[in-house]
Amino acid sequence: MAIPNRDIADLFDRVADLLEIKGEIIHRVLSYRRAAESIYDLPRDLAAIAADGTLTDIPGVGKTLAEKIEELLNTGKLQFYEKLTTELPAGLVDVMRVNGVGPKKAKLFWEQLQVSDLTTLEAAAREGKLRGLPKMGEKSEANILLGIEALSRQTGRMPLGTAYPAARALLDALLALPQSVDGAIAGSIRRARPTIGDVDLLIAVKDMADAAPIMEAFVGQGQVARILGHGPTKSSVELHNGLQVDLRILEKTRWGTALAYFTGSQQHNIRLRERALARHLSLNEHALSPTDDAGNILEDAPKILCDTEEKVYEALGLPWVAPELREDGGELEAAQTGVLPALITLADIQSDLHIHTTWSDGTASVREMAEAALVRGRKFIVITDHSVGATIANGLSVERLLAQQVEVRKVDAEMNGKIRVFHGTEMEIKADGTLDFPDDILAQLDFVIASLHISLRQPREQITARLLNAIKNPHVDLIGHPRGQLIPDREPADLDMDAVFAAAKMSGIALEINASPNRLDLEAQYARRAVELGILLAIDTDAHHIESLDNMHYGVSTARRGWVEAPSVLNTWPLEKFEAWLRSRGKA
DNA sequence: GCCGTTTTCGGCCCGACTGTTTTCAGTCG
Repeated sequence: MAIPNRDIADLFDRVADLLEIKGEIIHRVLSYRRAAESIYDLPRDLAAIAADGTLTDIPGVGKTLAEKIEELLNTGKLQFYEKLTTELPAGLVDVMRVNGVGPKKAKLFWEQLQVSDLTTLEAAAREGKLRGLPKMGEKSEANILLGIEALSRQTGRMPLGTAYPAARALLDALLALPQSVDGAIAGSIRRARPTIGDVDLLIAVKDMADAAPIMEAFVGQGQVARILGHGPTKSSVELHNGLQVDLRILEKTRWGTALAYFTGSQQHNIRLRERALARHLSLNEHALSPTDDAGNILEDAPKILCDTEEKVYEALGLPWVAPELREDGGELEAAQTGVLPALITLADIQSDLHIHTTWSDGTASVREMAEAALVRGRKFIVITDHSVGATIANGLSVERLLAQQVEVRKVDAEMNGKIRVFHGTEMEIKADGTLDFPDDILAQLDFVIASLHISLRQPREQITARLLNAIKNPHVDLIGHPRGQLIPDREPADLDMDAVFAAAKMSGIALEINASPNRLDLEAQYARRAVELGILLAIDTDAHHIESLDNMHYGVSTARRGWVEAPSVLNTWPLEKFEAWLRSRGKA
C-alpha cells in the first residue's frame, strides 16, 4: 500500500530537524520544512501526482525532493534519512520539541552528555548535569524539566470550535481594560485553520505607555498555569487547560502592520516581506521602512505607518487578501494579477440542507428547528434524520420515515412560506456498500444525503467502492461529511479522493462541507480541488441541537480557506434555483 | 534545497524575549 502523504511530510520534517542539529545551512533545512508543509495540505495522493509526473509542481518540491518522494513511494524507505540516523539518534527530534531546546542545545546535550531522546534528557536534567554545560545554568535546567512535563500534558492541537470561544473570552477581558483601544484574535484562528496550536491575541493602545497594565493583567489571570515569556510588548502563557496564548501590544497607528504580522501564516508573511524588499521596503510588525539597494534600512527616511491591513497590501501594490487565504497557496500571485476569488460569506447562505430532529438523535422537534432556522435567516431547510442502519442514533425505519414526512409537510404548511421545510434523509452507506433505503422510498424524498458512519477503517479499495456506489445512485443528491474525520481524534477514511471527485463530477451530485467544528469535512484543500473540477458543494450545520445551527460560520470559513465562491455552493442559491436543480435531477 | 518582474547562481524575513553573559547566541513565532 502506498505511503500516506502525511507520513512522507513527517519524514521530511524529521530530516529537517536532524539536518539542523547537524549544523546544515538553514536554507537547506527550511526547504525540507517547506516541502513538508506543502505535502500536508495536498488534496491528492503523492502516488497519483508522481504517476502524472508533476511532483515538481508542488510548491517547494524541486528535482531533489521529487526524487526522494519517488524513492519513498517505491521502496517505503529513504536512504538519506537512514544515513542521518546512523550519525545522530532519531530521538533528538523529540528533544527539540521541548520548549527552549533548539538544534544547538540538542547537539550540545548529545555530544557532551550522550542525550539521545526525552528519557535520557530528563535523566540528565534531574541529575543536574545540564547546568555545567556552556551557556547553561540552573534556571535553564529547571525550564527544560518544566518543558518536558508540559509536553506530556499537551494533547495536540485544539479544534477551532474549542479554541475560538476561549480566545474570544480572553480577548473580551483584555478589551474591557481602560487602556485597550482595539483588539483582535489573530494567528491560525483568524485564518480559520481546523485545528489550533496556540492562541494569538493582539491589543492596540493609544500610546505604548499604556501597555504595561494590560500585560500585567494578561499574565496575572487566574487561568495562567505558567508564564513562558513576559516582556513589555509581548508575553506568552500556558493556561491550566494546556492552551498556549501569546499577546502582542502595539500602538493603534501600527494596527495594520501588526495585525498582518500576527495573523500569518509565517510563509505568507515571508512572501510579503520579500515583496516589500523588492520595492526597497523592509516590512515588520511596526512599519514599512525604506531601504537601500542592499536591503539596509535608511534610518533617516520616514517610515510608512499603516493603521489598516489594506494600507499594508496597498503599499506592496496589492489588494487586501482575506486572512483565510494567507497560506502561501498562490494568493499573492492571484492578488498581483487581480484574480483573487470573490469569497463566499455567511450572508450568502440561504439554506441548511442537513438537520436532525428528535425523530432520530436530535434534541428539537421539526417545528422547533424550522423556527430556529428562520430566526437565523434561512429561507429553506431540509430535515435529514438518520436512517435505520444508524441504530445508535435511533435511525428511522421506512415506516417512521414516511410518518415523519407527514409531519414535515404539516410544519412546512404551517410556516406559511416564511421558511420552506423539505423532507430528506441522512442515509447510511452500510459496511457492505449497500444503501439503507430502497430506491422507491428514496424517490419519495425531496433530498437525499448519503453518509459513511461505520466501518471507516476499511481498506482503501473497499471504502472507496462504498462511497462510489452511493454517488452513483441517481436518488442521492449529497455526500455528507465525505472523509469521515473527527477533529481532533479520528483520522479521515483512506479514500481515493481522485476517484470520488471523478464520480461526483460524473453524477452531478454535491459534496458537503460539514460545518460542525468537530468535522469541517471536506477540508479546505479538498473543497478547492472540488470546485476546480466543477463539482458542487453544500455547507451544512448537521445540527442536532438548536444552538448548533450557529455553526454555519465555521463551514463558511472552511470554504473560504478553499477559495470557494458563492455560486459553487448549493445552499447559497435562492429557493427557485434549488428547486430547479432538484427537478433537473429527476425529483418531483 | 528551491527558485527567477534584479538572478539558472546567489540569494533566501524579521524582531522580541531569555539566560547567560558583560555583549549576545539561541529560541520562538
